Amino acid sequence: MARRAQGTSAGLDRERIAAAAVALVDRDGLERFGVRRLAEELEVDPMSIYHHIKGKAALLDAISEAVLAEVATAADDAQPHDWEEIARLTAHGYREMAYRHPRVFPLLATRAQTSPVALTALERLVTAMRAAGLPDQVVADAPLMLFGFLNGYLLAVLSGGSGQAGDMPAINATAYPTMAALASLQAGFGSVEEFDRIFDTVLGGIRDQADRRGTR
Amino acid sequence: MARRAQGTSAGLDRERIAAAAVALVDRDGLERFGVRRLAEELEVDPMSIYHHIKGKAALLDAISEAVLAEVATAADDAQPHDWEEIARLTAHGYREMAYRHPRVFPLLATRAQTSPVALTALERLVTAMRAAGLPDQVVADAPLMLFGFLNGYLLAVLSGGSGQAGDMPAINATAYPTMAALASLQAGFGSVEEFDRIFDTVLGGIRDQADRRGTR
DNA sequence: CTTGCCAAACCTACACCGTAGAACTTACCG
DNA sequence: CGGTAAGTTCTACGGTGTAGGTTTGGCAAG
Repeated sequence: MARRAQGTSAGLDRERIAAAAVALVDRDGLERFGVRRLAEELEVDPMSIYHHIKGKAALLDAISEAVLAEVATAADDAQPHDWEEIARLTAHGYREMAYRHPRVFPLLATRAQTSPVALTALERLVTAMRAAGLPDQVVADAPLMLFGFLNGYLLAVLSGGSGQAGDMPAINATAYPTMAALASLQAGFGSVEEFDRIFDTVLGGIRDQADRRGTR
Repeated sequence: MARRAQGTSAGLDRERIAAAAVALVDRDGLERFGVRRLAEELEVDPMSIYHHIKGKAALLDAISEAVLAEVATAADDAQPHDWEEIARLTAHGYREMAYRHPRVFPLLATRAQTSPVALTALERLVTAMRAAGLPDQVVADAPLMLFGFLNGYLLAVLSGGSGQAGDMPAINATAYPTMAALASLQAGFGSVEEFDRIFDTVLGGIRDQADRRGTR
């Protein structure tokens, strides 16, 4: 481990630290992540990191911020005004980020998201829904509903398998006959098709609720 | 800390350990939880715990198992056959457990649930849905959809506030005008009314999808 | 050119953590 | 009475986050 003399610059900054941290969590997982290991990766003394980020909690914040930024830039390509299309695009971007960083994702799902990038995405969606004439209460509930589902679903899908698609826990057929009978229909566990199917059902719930309440 | 002589029984068993662990996490949070602190609470040497539970990971498993068991016993009171009623009852029981143990809940949402108590609840729901004539694919998707939503939603609601209801993060009005305009409609953040409203919307999605696909 | 200051990096040290391994005491069974 | 298994404690090791102090180089003012 090549240590440099005190006082000489190591070129550290918040961005470089966050990028290395994301890579480290991707490789070794959240459990094994720590300040010392990150420092070793950066070829730097552990305490150097604390001059840019004030503690481990802030380090985890920086990690979630970094991966969230990825999905934002990916969703900026197209700018549709149809709210369902916005929702689907955002959801797909979010899902792809989750699959790119499966071991980072629990961090995102656990922490409240109040960063500008998250709020901007929500604002866009909510504005489009309102412009489409959806009832205000339905629009107001949408963020919690959609991202609640996305976080929970992705958490389940990512922690369930080895990363390889298509492996369910393999349930006991005699104890749970109905579940077993449906097993073949759950074959594509974690696939895009499954995601589209279920996310569409959630969107359908919003549509349905809007119809039931009238168009504002 | 009253230590007993070696060899004398401390009356430890998996159940008592799990109960104490749940209480400790409820009080101090997951971050501060550890084998040594739990041992102190039980007035026992840390290593004694390892004769009943093989490691910290297994300890966390025992914790989630214990809180999951609470919701099961609560849902056994009524036995309706209407699938929507089953879903609502289960969801409410699950929600109440989450509010009883807000600092334990992230453990449940993060770990894949393959325990018998979880599978039994799913089997009941899925059987009722099938009996009602819902299309198999919709039924097969329901567990992932419903518990995905429940986990994500509850995670968001529980980590968002101080535990007191009604406090949203307080967003910037000029940067996010639409969000700000809807703020008053998000007043009951974390309330039962909000939960019922959103969960109903999700159920509506399933109903809608079933109609669209025909009744099997 | 000198001086002083400060940001960035390092070093040391502390309290705490999970847990492997061995020693000890007791209860029970033959 | 001897043996064995279970439950508890003791000791120790390598790891962690981080508080506090020290060193160094670069830059701006005089």
